[in-house]
Amino acid sequence: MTETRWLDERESAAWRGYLAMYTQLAARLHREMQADSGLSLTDFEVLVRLTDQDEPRLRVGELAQALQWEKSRLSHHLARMQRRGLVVRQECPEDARGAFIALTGKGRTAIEQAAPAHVETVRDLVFDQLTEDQVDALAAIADCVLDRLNETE
Amino acid sequence: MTETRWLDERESAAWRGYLAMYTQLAARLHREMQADSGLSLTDFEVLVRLTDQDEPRLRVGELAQALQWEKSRLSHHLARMQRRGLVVRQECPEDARGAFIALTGKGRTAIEQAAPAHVETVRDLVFDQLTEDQVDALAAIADCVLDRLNETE
DNA sequence: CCAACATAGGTGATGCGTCAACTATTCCGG
DNA sequence: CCGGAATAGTTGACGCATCACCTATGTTGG
Repeated sequence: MTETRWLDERESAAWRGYLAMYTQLAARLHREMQADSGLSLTDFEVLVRLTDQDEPRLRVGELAQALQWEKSRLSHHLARMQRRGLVVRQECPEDARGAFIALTGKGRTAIEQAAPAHVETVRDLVFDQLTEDQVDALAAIADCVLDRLNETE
Repeated sequence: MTETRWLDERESAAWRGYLAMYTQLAARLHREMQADSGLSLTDFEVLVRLTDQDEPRLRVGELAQALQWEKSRLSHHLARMQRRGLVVRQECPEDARGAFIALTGKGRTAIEQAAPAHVETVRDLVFDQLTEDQVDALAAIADCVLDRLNETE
């Protein structure tokens, strides 16, 4: 057991800032989306994936992979979204174990209405506050950290 | 309703990177802490606040404020932590409505054991991957965004 | 062809976060 | 000193995330 390399003043300031930023930013984005379209951020994510496709219909597994979600989490979430009429499950002829998930009209309307407001909020809270250099720095930082995350599983 | 100012390529890359980073980083930090000390990140936060004090005993309200948590969330969480023997509730003589929260020996041991490993993980995943300039940039970015968050409530 | 295994996906239990409502106490104006 | 408002904290219901397990179907080697 070697000595713990504690964070120095600078690192610790950056870390506290990062934690505070992401906590508050996530909470705010969630609140705003909930307020003006009744969707949660996770509903939104799911709907985005379904909309991104040419076919508005995806296998559950593909959706899980695209979202990087556990299949069980997705399954539960889809059940709730289906209950609210945002998506429907459809049988899959080629593989009877599988299922397709399709957007409903209501789901499509919901995301088309939510997206502009969401982007506007992100722009207002984040990108309008940052210089171009900072935007690039943020992307670079994310890349470094993500590389390390993948490197170590 | 004016035109939506969508994100350009650069912004959108930064945003995707940020989202991926924080999602994966949070998940990883959580998993590691859970694995090597049985604490969740939120348990850890609570214990840190209790340890930071001179007196290892805080009013629930003070704790809520320090953590920036809703009192109800904190109340639920403390109930679970108490059940696991990490903290105890104590009566408050000066104000019979109130309660003190104190660290137990088990709670103290838990955080003392968890902290070094946690810092080591943060260092490995984040600070060892970044240059000094990037660390400062991250802090600056967080400040800008946090300022805007506070400005707009 | 069939037994063993893999794969797609769902289920139930439990912990967590939020909201609204509630209880018990304290404070404060008259 | 008393009645109403404010405050401290808890509770219950519900949506969400995770874990372990389950079912049904498909695949494959013998």
